[in-house]
Amino acid sequence: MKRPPRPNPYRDAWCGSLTAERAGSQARVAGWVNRRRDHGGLIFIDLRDRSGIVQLVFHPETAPGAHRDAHRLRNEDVLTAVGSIERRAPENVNPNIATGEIELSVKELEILADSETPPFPVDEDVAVDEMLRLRHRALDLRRVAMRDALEVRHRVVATIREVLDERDFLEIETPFLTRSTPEGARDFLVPARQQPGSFYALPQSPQLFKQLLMVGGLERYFQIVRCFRDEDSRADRTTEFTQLDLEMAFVHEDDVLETMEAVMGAVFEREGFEAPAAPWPRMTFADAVSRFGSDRPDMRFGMELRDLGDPLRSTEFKVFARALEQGGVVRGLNAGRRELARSELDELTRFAQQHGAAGLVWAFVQEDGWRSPVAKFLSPPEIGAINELLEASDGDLLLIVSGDVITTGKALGALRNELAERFELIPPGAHDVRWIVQFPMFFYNEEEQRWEAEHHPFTAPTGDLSDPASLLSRSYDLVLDGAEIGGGSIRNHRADIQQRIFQLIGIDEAEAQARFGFLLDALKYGAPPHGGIAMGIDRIVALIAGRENIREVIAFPKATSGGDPLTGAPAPVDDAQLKELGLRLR
RNA sequence: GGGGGCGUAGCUCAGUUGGUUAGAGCGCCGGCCUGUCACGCCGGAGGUCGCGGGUUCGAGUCCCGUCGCUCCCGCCA
Repeated sequence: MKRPPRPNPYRDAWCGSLTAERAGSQARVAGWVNRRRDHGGLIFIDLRDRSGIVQLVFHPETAPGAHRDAHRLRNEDVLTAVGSIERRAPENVNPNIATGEIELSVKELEILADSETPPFPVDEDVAVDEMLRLRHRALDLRRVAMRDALEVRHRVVATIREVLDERDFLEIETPFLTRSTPEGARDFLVPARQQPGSFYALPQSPQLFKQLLMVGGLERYFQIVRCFRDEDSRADRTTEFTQLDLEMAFVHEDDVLETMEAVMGAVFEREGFEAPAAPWPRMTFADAVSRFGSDRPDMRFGMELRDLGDPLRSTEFKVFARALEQGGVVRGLNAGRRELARSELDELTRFAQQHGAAGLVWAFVQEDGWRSPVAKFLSPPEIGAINELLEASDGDLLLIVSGDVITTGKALGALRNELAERFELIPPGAHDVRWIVQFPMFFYNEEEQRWEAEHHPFTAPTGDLSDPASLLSRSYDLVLDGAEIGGGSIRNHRADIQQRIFQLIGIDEAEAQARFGFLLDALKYGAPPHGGIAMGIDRIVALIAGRENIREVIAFPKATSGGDPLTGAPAPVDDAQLKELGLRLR
């Protein structure tokens, strides 16, 4: 706490601020009963407010009234108490709490509110079913872990605002009731009362608006903003999430990246998060995918992927031969010296299959060859060449996947992360931060037989527009410990190029006008070159606070998927409401 | 949409090959207790084993269905 509370009849000090320097003085504190220890004679109460815990002691002789009332106290009761701060005898000091050298000897006690017995422990850090925690969110928020996470979150956001203010950014709000933004996920829709049958889309990002702000000459914009995507959630992904969104005019990649390095560098420093100092290394998309099978590689451990195609060109082993004939690849990694049971290898195989691989070839390297189900299908020179490519030595476990290049990379990339977790390959406290740059501009959607934008269609391409497959985009992602925490691009500000891009991805004039008309119009009136980035606040806070699940760093994590204030369960709409909106249920 | 896991006391969990009256720790209630801080000691209450059906002499345990939660794939950066 930065300063004491303004004195009033409830309190004049924070519980956590009562330290030895204040011994001998009077204090009034207020808060919740964290725990009671009633000895019949002496009664001890651990009183909790946001600042921490202080021990209240009730003496039967010196304050009989307060002592009598204190017998009634139960966990989570709310009280205010006044008394003298007394230094504890040395043998009674509690080194586990900040206020452990003193205690408040209470003269007067007032119970402000009773609490029923809480449905789960508030005073200790046990894992409790999430639904129960959501149903009793107020109680859950009292737990130290939630308070700490929300404090980290606040400081992260405060630091971002400070740094960007120093750098002349303006914080500007953009609308929530709007039209579909070009991010590619499913939109959350809100029916429009005034135009029955029409819908607002909640923004997947403020993309169009921030570009408009750049054309509008605001030069440097940012916003800590809620975004909505109607897709299934994950441990690191919710339907509704918070981004730091920023955009700058007259910039190149270096300007945006340097700004973000300043912002995130300050965040890491203030939180004591020991990430490497900026500037952070940049790795191309192509490099990341070929070496790690992922565009967000976790580089806190090695185990790089290797291409094994060359020595297998004329192999007898049909699985590999077929993959290579069909233009696919054979790739593998060296999992190091391991001893795994058959059941564990089967598990890894299932894991690879779940991630798209047709199968998984495993081999233990031995002096005289391989111990592997496929050893008999491969010639000694082939095995020798693979060993060499994977830098294998005796006892190493080699894992190999074949198939088309994308699936194979994904499966091995996922496998690599899985192995790191299983074998605890990530050194505790190690962190890696890097940029991934030069993403492909488009990828070809085989099912729908058309090109799609890798980032979004306003990203500026580099290369020859007549050869879509060769185009790279001027985009960049920031990756922290194998998690993508942000991404952005330099935007295309030229109308003719934009037109060509829309053509390639199958957006005709009319559709472009309908979806992005107001931005396209604005671009006609002298748009500055501009670019920006969006950073996922929830994930950043989770990584800093060391939480696996981002719901652990959000005060009301499910509240806003459109439904129940606490659980997020959607609520039925009544007929009268539907009628007014010009809607009916199927 | 698909796959895995879970659902037993208020909480966290155990429950053997299907076999007597379903257990533990914490919490809760009552009593005792003046230096505890995960206070201690004594006593007590508390269960539709998520729900429905089936197999069986007998089901917390096996089978089918269903609901909820969760992780993952798809989807989404």
